[in-house]
Amino acid sequence: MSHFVLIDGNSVANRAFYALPLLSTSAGLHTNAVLGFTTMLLKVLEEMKPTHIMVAFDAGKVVFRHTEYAEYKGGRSKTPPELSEQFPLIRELLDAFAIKRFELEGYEADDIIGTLTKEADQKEWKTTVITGDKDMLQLVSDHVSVALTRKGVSEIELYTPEEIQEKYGLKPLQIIDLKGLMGDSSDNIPGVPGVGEKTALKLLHEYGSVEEVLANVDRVSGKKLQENLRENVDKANMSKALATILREAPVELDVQQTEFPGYDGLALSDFFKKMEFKSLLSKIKVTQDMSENGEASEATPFAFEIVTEETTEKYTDKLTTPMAVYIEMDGDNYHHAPILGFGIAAEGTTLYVPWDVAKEWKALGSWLADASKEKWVFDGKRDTVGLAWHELPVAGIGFDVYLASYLLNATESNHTLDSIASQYAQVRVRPDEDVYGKGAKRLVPETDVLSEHVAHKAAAIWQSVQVLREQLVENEMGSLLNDLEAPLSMVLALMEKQGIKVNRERLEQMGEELDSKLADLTTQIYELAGGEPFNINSPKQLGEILFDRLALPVLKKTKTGPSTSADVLEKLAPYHPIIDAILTFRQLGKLRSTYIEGLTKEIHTKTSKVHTLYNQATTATGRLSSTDPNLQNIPIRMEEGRKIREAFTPSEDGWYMLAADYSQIELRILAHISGDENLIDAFRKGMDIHTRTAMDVFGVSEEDVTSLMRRQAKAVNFGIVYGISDYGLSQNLNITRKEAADFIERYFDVFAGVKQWMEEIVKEAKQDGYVTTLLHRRRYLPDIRSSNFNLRSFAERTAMNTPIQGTAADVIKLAMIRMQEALVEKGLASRMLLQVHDELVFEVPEDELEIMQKLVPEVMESALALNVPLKVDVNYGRSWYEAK
DNA sequence: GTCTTCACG
DNA sequence: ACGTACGTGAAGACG
Repeated sequence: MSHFVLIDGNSVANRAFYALPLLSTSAGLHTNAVLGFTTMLLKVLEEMKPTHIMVAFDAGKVVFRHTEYAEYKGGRSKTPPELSEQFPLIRELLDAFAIKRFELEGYEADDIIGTLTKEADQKEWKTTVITGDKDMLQLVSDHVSVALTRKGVSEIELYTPEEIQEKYGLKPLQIIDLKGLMGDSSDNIPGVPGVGEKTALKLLHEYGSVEEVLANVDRVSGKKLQENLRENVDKANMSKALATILREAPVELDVQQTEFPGYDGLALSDFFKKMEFKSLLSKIKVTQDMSENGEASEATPFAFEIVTEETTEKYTDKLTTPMAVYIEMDGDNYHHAPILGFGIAAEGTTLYVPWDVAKEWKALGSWLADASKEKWVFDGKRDTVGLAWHELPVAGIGFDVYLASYLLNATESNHTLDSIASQYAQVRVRPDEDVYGKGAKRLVPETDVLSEHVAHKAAAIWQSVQVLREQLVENEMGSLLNDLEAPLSMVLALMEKQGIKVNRERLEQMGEELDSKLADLTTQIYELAGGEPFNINSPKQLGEILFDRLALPVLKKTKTGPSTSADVLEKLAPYHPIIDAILTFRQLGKLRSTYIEGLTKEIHTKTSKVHTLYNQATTATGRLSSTDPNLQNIPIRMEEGRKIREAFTPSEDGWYMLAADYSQIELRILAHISGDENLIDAFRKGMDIHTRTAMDVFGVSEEDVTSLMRRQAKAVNFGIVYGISDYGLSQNLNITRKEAADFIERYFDVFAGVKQWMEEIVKEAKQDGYVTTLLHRRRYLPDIRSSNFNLRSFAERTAMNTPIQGTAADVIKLAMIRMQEALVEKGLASRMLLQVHDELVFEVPEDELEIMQKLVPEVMESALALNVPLKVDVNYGRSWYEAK
């Protein structure tokens, strides 16, 4: 059966360009759009198995649309040179694939595709159009589907007439009417003012088309809407015309010419080599083997050797420098996971050492501990802690591909070795899930499978380092890795292995008190609800009680029903006494399940400590996160919850807990990077920043700042750090949007430097596609130029927030490295235990209290010199609770 | 697995 | 007109 695939070349290239980091070859040629395009093509060929395929491109000025509307596409920003230069490469790519490409002077890709799909439709061919442009949905028919690219180009969403009906309630051709009414800012199609997607859909569901809407304008509800429609009849008609894809372009391509017999693996591999797509090279070999017409290349078995108890001596000389080493463990939590074996690789050597052999091999132990023997690793913290539980020290970690991969793309969450290998190495690593199985079926495989898997991992590390190093240097993040993240990972390893003591009895006692309170509340809630028991923890069942039986008003909805979140319930409290009981029940229930039961489960039976895992490669901003247990969200705001901290105590008798936190670090960083004179002045004078903000925004003297004014000023300051919007502020303060907008305007009048910086950082993000912190940490913002308002707005707020939050993360990370150095240098017994974003927690012997109270703030405040002082508050006590 | 809620900075 | 504050992780419900 035939399958005709048509690709909108410009649209796909654009999406690929903005979705991927700006990669380039060693010669400096940018390749991210080419790579994205290639990935998409390979995926399409594999999944759709087209018999005919072609790619259409825009060419020249769009003649026929321009004549009708001079502004057409006027609002579209110019194609950046980094993308333009990739179009010739994409053409080369298509030639290498032997895929027909087509362009027609004066026409857009849309029109070429529109014309060809019409032809295919008449022939009743199964046809698929691939594009990122929603307009193309108008081409959908019984034979033609449109696949929209998602998440850049890595995923596609297939639309048939049924799916369009389901999503919009429209026939495919009505997509044109939709655009005619709502317009499209990215193509500068005006539409009717005041009509967005919601209104347009409502009108079309009622009247069916732009023409019918206009003919029945008297019956349309809403005076303003009627007026807008009457005054913009021409605009509506013209917009519809602009949105209509031409289906009779003078295309001289016969569909038969697009027949696709399969690609030429040789031509393609040459091209991939030129582009330095190392990972793709191995992929096409496999495909080639499977296709009948490709020249089957002999699959060379991957060569590695298994070291046995008897042969260790023979391999001792192979332990050189540098080498890649990977430690395979059975499970994710390396505080408990049994070690299965080592993979070790360098040029010409790949070894697998089973754990039973490794732990007895003295030379291997010395090699691991020898700082002069450089090791390249994947997640050195994991290796260090995992081996520390077996009293095996590790030193000389020279490169960590996990951290490097994270820095190169912090928003990508999948920094597994298989994905790193596919991007940066030639050898392929199977996903762990494939090797072990998942869920209940998880099983450690036989030695031959396991050893090959681990050997591949070590080889992948070995092969990835050079490319990763080059890309880091190119993105100016070499020092960020070598001087910050890598040393930090070793500090974190110490903290995780050290652990923090938790008093189980104290928690159990609190748990019993909670149990009895919760039992009382449960009875009380059932009675208030009419006597019938129900599951209070189920938002669904609770919603039925509140909104059906008690007929309370629905203030907010979620996707699945009325919202019962705390902010909604607080507003409902005056209506019914059950609400307060539910809020208390939720609060105490959370304490019991997450902080009493959850935390107790994580206490190590031998040490009475909890050993968290700090994830150093998770967040988009550069912060750490903490899991198993999460020690970065232990309650503090409410007194009942705060008591949990009484259970966190020193691990040695007579010692103290000491906590040190940065005061207003994010606003101080904002003062520094924005250079706002007013904000700088406030911090240099050591003022309370929220009071100062209230004084400036409300125009009153310090004595006249009321607590309400200070509270509102504080919310504005938070909003500023988050990338302010009037809507967000209004939600937070429970005020109208107009009032929130006034606050913001007044804030920007007084802090004009902040306003200017915010505008500039967004502009910079639009230009570069990313933002950076003071230490060059980078975050890509693929949506920053999206035509979708929501996506774009979100990216803009992120552009404002990330340099602030990310620089704060840089600062405390630097402080942690310096702090650990200071502890060692001064021979102190005190230990750093926790990091909570702007706070460090230590356990301190009594005779070091004095020096630590001085040393900790000194080190933290001098971590990075800004043009405002950094300020640190220190407290200590017999538990974390008392260190306040 | 996904959704909702809620704990923290 | 659009419809959110920025960044996380854990637990429970539900399909």
